[in-house]
Amino acid sequence: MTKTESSSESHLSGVALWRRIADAIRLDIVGGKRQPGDRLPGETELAERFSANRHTVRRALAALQAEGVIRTEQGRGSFVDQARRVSYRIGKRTRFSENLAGQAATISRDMLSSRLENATGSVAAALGLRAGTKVTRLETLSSADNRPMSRASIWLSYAAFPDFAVRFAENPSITATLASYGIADYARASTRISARHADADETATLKLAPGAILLVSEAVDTDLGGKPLLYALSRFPADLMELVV
Amino acid sequence: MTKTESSSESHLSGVALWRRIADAIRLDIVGGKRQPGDRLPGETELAERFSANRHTVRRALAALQAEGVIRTEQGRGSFVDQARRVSYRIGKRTRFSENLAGQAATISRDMLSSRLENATGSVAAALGLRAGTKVTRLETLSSADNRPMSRASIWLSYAAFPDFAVRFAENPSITATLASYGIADYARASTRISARHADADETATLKLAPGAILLVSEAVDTDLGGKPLLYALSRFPADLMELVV
DNA sequence: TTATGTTGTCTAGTTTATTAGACAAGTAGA
DNA sequence: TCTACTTGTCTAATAAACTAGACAACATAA
Repeated sequence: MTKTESSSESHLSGVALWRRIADAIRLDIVGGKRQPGDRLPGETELAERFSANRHTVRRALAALQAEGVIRTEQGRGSFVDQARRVSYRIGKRTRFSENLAGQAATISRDMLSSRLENATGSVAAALGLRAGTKVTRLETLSSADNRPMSRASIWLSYAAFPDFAVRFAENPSITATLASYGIADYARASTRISARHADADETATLKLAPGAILLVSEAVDTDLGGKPLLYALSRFPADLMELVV
Repeated sequence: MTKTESSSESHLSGVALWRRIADAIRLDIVGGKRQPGDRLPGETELAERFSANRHTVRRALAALQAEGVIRTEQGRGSFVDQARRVSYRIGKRTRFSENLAGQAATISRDMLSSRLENATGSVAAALGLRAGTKVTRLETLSSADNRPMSRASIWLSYAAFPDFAVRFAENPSITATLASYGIADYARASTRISARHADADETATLKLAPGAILLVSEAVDTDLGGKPLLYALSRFPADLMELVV
């Protein structure tokens, strides 16, 4: 009756055992319990610890190696090859590039695409516009040290900021682009944070292991008078980043 | 060569197709795109939309029904059976019970266990204590309308708050218990937010579908002078809750 | 060199996941 | 009632995940 007891969990979870093992090991590394250069326990010991076969453990280790989290050497063992999570600070003044300064050598934010669309429910509500109003939508990808760190969708009123996409292409940051419209300063009004699995598109652009978890931030930035300027939906790989309030 | 193209994704992901489908449907519901009472598309149409077999879709729907997210009726279809996500507000004054008031009828925080232990690295650092100092550790489970909503571990200095666990059992909340020590008010100093899969223990106590995603909050509360009072590691089901900064 | 412990690579068998098709059983409207 | 559409339940076949065991290849230190 209980012949296949150990595998009954995976039957209910829908998440393969090798992936749960990889997640557990990555969590230790990215959470700081294991330092870069540390040697992991041997495959046989890991197999015992997770009540799994050595082949299953090997598959988990192979996935972690493909992600660049560890490095495996024949005859020696597996070694931690990545530092701990990067912190992204959220506050009144939240600026992407200032935020990661000091945690990475090079920081960039590239525009993947832009288009004009009609504001729908959540976008219109966030920007305080009537549904159907024209808004500019930007799709951006931010990287630190050439590692994709954030995939964001940004909406702004087209009437208030005509040709924002064009100007953004000529400016180094959102802050600088807003300044070109006479917005000297702006503040974060609200941030809503949730988490979910990455979809196929996000997996590709953020160069994630398929099935990875994202932290999702929905933010509204306003001018100093409280008038909404932009609405941003940002997605951060939960393995690489944590949000600090 | 590309005979099994559609299944090659699941090979890389380690997350079963039926679970990815269930996650996608749940995301629509919990994100507000589908309202309670709405009818989902038929199984055949969902199967086409996700490029999967109807049996695979049925398994996803069965999982969602087991979670209480939808309800399926023979001959009629599947219907949304749960409201959208609950918001948990994080700010200077973050109090669990005040936070969810208005979003649920009954709110409770139960103590699962308590013990005395020696402060280790992260706990000692957060509380500003030397490693090895005695601290009280509480394990709590919070519920709204009898649905588990948060699993938290809380650490306090034993010297500053002797027998905290005993007093907490006699008081309705952390706030009230701290008041009994003469702490009239306290504030949230920092919050770090990350996300990961639930482990076996968390899956059981929070009554989650195995493989569910958690929002993890690490917070330090201080008195009004900035002296650390407690360190809390809270886990929220990402399907049910979002954090609002 | 030798012994020991490590990772790499095979073969083989079982269980689970996914697909495919057919038909039963329930619902709702013409 | 009849028809069309829905979910429920079977059987069957293939692909992927997991387990089990054996042995090769490499690293390290005695």
